[in-house]
Parts: sequence; C-alpha cells; structure tokens
Amino acid sequence: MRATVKDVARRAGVSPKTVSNVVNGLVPVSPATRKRVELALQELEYVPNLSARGLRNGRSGLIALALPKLETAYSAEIAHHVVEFAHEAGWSVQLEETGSEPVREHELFVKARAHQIDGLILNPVVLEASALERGMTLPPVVLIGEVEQEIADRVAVDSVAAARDMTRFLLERGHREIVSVGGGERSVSAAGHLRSIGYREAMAEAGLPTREIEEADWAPAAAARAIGAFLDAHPLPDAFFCFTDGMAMGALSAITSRGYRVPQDVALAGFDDIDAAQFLGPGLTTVSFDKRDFAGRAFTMLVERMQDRDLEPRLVIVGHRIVERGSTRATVRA
Amino acid sequence: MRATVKDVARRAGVSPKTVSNVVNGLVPVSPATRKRVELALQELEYVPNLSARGLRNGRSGLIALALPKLETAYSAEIAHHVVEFAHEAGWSVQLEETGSEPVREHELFVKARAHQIDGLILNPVVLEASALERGMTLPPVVLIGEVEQEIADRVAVDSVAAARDMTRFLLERGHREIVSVGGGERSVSAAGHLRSIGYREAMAEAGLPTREIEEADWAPAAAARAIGAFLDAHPLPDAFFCFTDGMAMGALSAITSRGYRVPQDVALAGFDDIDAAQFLGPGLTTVSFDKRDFAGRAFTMLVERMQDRDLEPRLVIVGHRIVERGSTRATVRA
DNA sequence: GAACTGCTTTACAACGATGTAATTTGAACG
DNA sequence: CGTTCAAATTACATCGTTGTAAAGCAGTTC
Repeated sequence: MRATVKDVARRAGVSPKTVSNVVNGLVPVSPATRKRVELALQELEYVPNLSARGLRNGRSGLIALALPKLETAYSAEIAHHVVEFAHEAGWSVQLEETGSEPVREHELFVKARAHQIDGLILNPVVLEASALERGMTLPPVVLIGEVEQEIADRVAVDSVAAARDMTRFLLERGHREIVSVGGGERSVSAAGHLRSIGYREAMAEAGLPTREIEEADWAPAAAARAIGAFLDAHPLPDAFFCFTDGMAMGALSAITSRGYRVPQDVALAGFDDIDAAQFLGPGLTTVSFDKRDFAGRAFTMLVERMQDRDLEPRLVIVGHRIVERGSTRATVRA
Repeated sequence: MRATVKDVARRAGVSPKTVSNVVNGLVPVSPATRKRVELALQELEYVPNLSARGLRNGRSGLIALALPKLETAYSAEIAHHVVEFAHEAGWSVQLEETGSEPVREHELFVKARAHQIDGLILNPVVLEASALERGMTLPPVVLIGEVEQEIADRVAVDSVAAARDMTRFLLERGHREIVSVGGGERSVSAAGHLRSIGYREAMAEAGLPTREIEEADWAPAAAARAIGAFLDAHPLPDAFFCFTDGMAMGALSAITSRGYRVPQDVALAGFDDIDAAQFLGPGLTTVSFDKRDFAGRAFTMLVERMQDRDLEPRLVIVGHRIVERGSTRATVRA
C-alpha cells in the first residue's frame, strides 16, 4: 500500500498538515521538524496522491494537447515541443486526437470542465468556430493554427502572407503555371482556406490565373493520388505549391513515378518545413517557421491564461520564411 | 461554477447517492426517479469530477504512453494508434517523452504510483532493464519494443529475425558489402543491439565480414552526418542497412547529395516502414509490420493487466515482412 | 512573573463521488 | 388490515490532501 501523509505524519510524530507543509514548502517549518519529516518521507517512499490533491485544490496538473492527426510529422513535432515545455514546467500532457471532427473538438471542452485538465492547447481544423462561440464558459484554452475567431488566445503563422510569399517566390523564379494543392473553394479547413487566399492574391498580382487541386485529406497518400490524377489529365504545370509538406511528399512521389524530374521538369514547394523536408530528394522548398518557438509561445500563453482567466484574448503571429532547397532550384521553360 | 452530484440531487429532490446511481447505472433506479434525475443532470450540465472519482475508487481513467522521441515518425504513428484504441475504450492518454534517458523511464513508475495513471505503455530504449528489475511493485505496464526482461508484458517485433531477414534479402539480391547503420558494439539501445545480432548472423551465414556504422542518435540528421563521413572516407559499399527508416532518410540524402544514385550505385534498406518510406524517391525497402495491430495488442494487454495484476508476464511477437521498394530494385556490380 | 510578540504546529473541515449498511417504500399475501 | 419481503432510497463515512483558524510555544519586554 502506498503511504499517505497520515502514515508519514505518524512515523515522524507530527500532524498530517505539517507533512503537507514540508512537501509543499509554502508554510515555514522548523529545521528540526523538517528533517524528521523528510526522513519519514524517504523511508516510506511517499508520493502524493494527485487525485486527492486535484480534488482539494481544483487543479490536476494536466493540460491537454489536441491535434487533428497525430500521425503526421507536423503533429509529432508540435507534440514533441509542447511536451518538453510542459515537462520542464511541471505539467503533464494529455494527448487528444480530433480527427478533424468538430464533435471531438467540442468534447474536449466538456472534458476540461470535468476537471481532468486545467488547460487546453487545441489545433482546430474546421473554419467555423462554432464550438467556441456560444458564449460558453471556456476552459483556459490556446488555439494553435488557423481559426477565425477573436474569443480565445491563439498562436499562428500568418498563413495568407506565407502562402502569398511562397507564391511570389515561385513567380520570381519564373514559374507561371503554379498549381496549388490542398485548398480550393470547397476547403473546409481554415488553413486551406487562408493559404488559398494568399496564393490567389499573389497570382492576381501577377495577372495569372489560378489553378487549384482540391483535396481535403492532407495526407501524402491522398495528395499523391490527387496529383497523379491531375498529371494524367493535364499537361505538366511549372510548379506545384502544396499546402503542407506531407502533401508535397506525396506529390514528389506521384511526379517522379511518372518519370518527371523535380525541379527540372516541374518545381515543388511545401508548407511547414517538417524534419523530413530536408531529407527528401531533392530537398523541399517550403515555408518554414520555428516550431519550438511556436509551441513554446502556445504553452506560455496557456500558463498565463490558467493564471488569469480574465485576460483579453491575445493573438501571437509567429514569423515565417521561405527556405529554398533543391525542389525549386531550376526554372522551367525559362 | 460546475454542478456537483449534490446540486443535481437537490434539484431532482433526491439524495446525492441516487444521482450517483443514475450516473453509474450499477444500482437499479426506478424509472420515475431516473427520469427526474436525468432531467436535472441535463439542466445543470452535470459533468463528474474525475479527480474526486479517482480519489474515491483509486482509478484515474488515464494511461500513459511513454516514447523515447516524440518527433519521430515512428513515435507519431504509434501514438496515433494507441490514442485511437484508448479513446474507443474510454481511456485518456497521457503522453510522456523519455528522451532515451533511463531516469525519465524510472520517473514514470513513480508517477504511476502517484495514482495519476492507471497503466503505462512504455517504449524503453536502454538495454538494461534496471528500472524494472529491483523487485519493485510495478504499476500495470506493457513494454513495447526491445528490452531483455521477463518481468513485464511486452509487445515487440522479433528484431533479430527481422534484421536477419533483411540482411539475407539484400544478400539474395547479390549485395556483398552491406554496411549496417545504427548498431554496433557500443550501442546501448536494445533495438540496435538486437538488430546488429540479426545482421551479423546473416552475414556470417554468407561468410562475409560485417561493417557497422555506429551511431547512437537515430535521427535522420545524425545518420546523414555519419553516413556522409563514411562515404567520404571509404569506397562505396553495395548497400546500407539502416536500423530505422528515419536513418535511411538521412542516408538517402547523404548518398544522393554526393552524386551517387540509389539503387543503381548503392542499395538502401530501412526498418519500421513509416508512412514516409513509400514516398521517398526511390521508395524505401524496409522491414514492415502492422503498427495498428502492434498498438492495439499493447493496449489490449494493458487493459488485461490493469484488470488482473497477477497474470503471468506475457510476450507478444508481431509479425514482420520485407517490403521491397525502389531503393533496392537493382543489383550492384552483379 | 505576567503579558505580549511572532513563529510553528495542530485540529478540523472541505473538495466531490460512491460503497456500506441502514432505512424507507410499496407490493403481495394471509 | 396487519405482516412480510424485496426493491429503492437514504445517511454516513471515506478516499488523501490542504486551507483556515485556533492553539501551542518560545523568547522578549515591562
């Protein structure tokens, strides 16, 4: 049986509260008593019961991290950083997968209210912020990524600007027919929507028509299929701009398996700069941002929010930059 | 303020215990009372406080998943599947990162005892099972991957056999100088150790000398550096057998950036069959196993173990197979 | 030596849910 | 109509921790 404060108290010949005081260190305890208690703590291998502590002071020491698809490299990197920051600060992280379903996103708020978690870092997917808007009592929450709302804290990359920058970059390299992948009119994902806007703006500036491959599933396999179908039905464009690196991986596979070369025959660009991007052959030109910083800011914001729930909603935009790698080195049909 | 059983009870005009009975459904409640209580539950949006429940019945509804490096594709895929299975069965998953440090692995047992978690799925890295062996009272735990121990439940791929199979496969393709990457004498990782054994056995069968690039950090970047250094110092071998797909990605990058072609100049094989493996150019020949099944078995075992802690330790070996893709299609210096 | 100070330690209650055992309710029977 | 019995409901205690408020205890001061 696990030892409790009571056991430790008995052994040290003090009251339970004194043990608690030693453990928590908030109330002063005389050196002599402290030593005795500490000895008893060690002897009994005391470990506080977190459920009881959580019940008593209304905090569980747990935050939740909710991501749409855990198996993606992007999610993995974010999870890695968040867990690291949280661990350093003494928090545990509960992992949730929303699978892009708004229902699951909503469940999280319920869960938060169940007191299982003190705060929530949520990467929403769907454009509509319905889960948020009903004037409901929000748990401390920080949104990461794209959602159009002004109710909760948020950390994001400026997707419109980033997509515009990347499109301009491709245009500067002399590409004209640039096909975007992952956005389009029917895109329900906020990120897809915003990146489409940036892409269109840049194409409009250049007086060029847009062409968009709409694909809701941002996984490599789906992108490979979609782009494969496109390649089979259309002449080769100058460049593909995939709205995630994952899709770009699928694109690369679809392109090269048809005997085309990147970047000689067609250029390829991505978004996110996942670890794998630089190890592809050729390396992937992509929109990069500091994911460690991104996660760190989200976590810090959440901590602040948990301390003071009355703060005004804040928005942090994390800088981005275009990283040029092999997939766009050459210019097509110059 | 969140409603409690007491509030609901008052509203429904019954006792708290009756509310609890309705919520839990274990004790029969008359239809009339049930209806009244259910109404009150809805009106007050009652959500049980899990800390209190956990305190009362000693379970938190939380299991922990501890992986060495969350940012790897392998970890991400495992996490994805575990979270899915757990969610279906009504469990939440707390994510932990051990960073391959035995200390952190040990901390987890303490945490489990702290009652924060009811069970633990741990992917240990270090060969020695010291954290386990001291006859300590284990929390319900299932180990995934390679560790030499017989105390706890475990799910794993037969690494020795798999590495031997892959090495034989390369030998059958006519490769002679096969260099392994990620193992070696100094490897402290159990997986590295075991895969080395399989590799050596197959090479010995063929009467060929082994050559091993020892690299403890199984990340693409580290592998790229290590293999790059090797390429700069030695003549090109027939094949590289990387002990993870991640390393193979790094290898591919190092190889192609030096102007060599895969598989024409040198073949390349990996281990794990991560999603990215099929989208590399060329696709990666690798040791594949059903990760969903792998995760599912680990989870099921954990549930069983949580139900009955006196079960004999069990071992589940998940089948593997060689998946041939472009990175080994050709035969060198035939 | 009594009264006062400031510090340490204590007893007690409370957080919310639920098992136990006792009580109430209602139905069925003689 | 009174009794018996099963089923539904209740009061109470408890899980382990910690805040509150009161008590204890030195050491000073007058």
